[in-house]
Amino acid sequence: MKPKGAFEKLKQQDRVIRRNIIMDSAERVFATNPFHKVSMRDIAREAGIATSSIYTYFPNQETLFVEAAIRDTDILISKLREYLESSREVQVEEFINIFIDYFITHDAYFRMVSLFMLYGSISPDLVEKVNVITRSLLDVFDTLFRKKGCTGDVRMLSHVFFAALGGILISYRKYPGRSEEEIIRHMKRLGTIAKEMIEAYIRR
Amino acid sequence: MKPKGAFEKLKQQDRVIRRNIIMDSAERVFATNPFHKVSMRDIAREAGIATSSIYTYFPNQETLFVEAAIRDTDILISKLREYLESSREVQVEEFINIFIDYFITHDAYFRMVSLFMLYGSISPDLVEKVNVITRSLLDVFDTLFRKKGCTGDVRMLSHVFFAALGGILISYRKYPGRSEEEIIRHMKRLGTIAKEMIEAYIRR
DNA sequence: TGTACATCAGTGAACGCGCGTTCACTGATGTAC
DNA sequence: TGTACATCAGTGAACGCGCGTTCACTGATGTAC
Repeated sequence: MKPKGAFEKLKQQDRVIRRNIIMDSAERVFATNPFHKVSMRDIAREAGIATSSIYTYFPNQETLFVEAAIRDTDILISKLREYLESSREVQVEEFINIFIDYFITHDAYFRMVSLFMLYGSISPDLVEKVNVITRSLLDVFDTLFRKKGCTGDVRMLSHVFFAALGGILISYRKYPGRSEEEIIRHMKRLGTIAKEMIEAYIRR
Repeated sequence: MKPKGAFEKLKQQDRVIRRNIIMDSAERVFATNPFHKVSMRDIAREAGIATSSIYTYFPNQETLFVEAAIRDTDILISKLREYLESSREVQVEEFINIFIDYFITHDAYFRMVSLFMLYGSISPDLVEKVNVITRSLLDVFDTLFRKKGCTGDVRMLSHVFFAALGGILISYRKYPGRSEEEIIRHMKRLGTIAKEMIEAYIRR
């Protein structure tokens, strides 16, 4: 074994940076191509490296995609947590806005996640990672409902609300014949209605 | 032009039947393979014909998939309409059950539709067909809410409810480590909560 | 009834293409003495 | 300081494969006379 000095540490940091560059490139390609036209060659071109170099950082394509999705979920969770902790009076509507905005501005991420949900058979060693991050995300929803004075089976509420927001995103993302602004406005309006339903249900 | 007698009619009926056989085969392949492993060769093998024969009935793969999805949506709409018309006292819960059951028992159909929503760039001549059928489906939701004594902006309610059910389906379809029965039970429980939210909102 | 011709669903082989991944190799950098 | 060697990120070409689609052709069936 080698000594794990500062050099070794720097090297590892480099590795993380390079992995991030590749994941960024993957998302840019995902954002501009239909999923079946996203290839390792395209990703490498976008990153400015040889196709084979990707395999220095990721064992295969699936791992690259899943790890990119996990990374983005981490960021989303941070944003939501930050809002819940920083704000004095938490607003469900603002929470929804942060959630929807993140997916709209990270369309590639949204498409990756949706594909995993549809496909549903990622390799076993990745499944556990995905489960952990999914639970963390649902935990954030739990916190929201607790802050709004909810007691009892909060988790089920989180499931429904998470699913509803995801459904709104996937159902109206490509509303034919509408501009992007109109679509976003429509999604947020639906989000507001969903919020009012939740609140009516809580107050019930 | 040829005379359009009984013979001609029979031929056309044959054509419809054959098209349906191919669409059925496509769905069976879709149901057992991840989407990127669904090929024209697999579909042909499933149907017991030569790959090239598919092109006698469908101009290309995309049209085959979209037309299969449209056909299934038609059937779903019929089932929902039938319930709304036949039942004396319409139950939202039963409506949800019919909706969820249909997608669970037609997983291939669900995956096709989800893919179109994700992909979002089917060819222009198919878009209009899809729009028409989507509106019809939302109309059925409208009817449900009207029957439950709703007035005003029913359409937005339909959008939210449709999205929520779709979101539940896509989010929990592949709940890791759960049996199919558990998953269905979970989905229906979430559907029930969604129903209670809607009703709390209406009564508000 | 028999014969020549037309139609057309269905076929099998082939075309051209792009994919994920592998691998022997390069060349810059660090290490040992 | 100089030299020989080790390491390893990065490369370009290739492998094997499966895809959607096309097309000249077959052969069963219907039509005309």
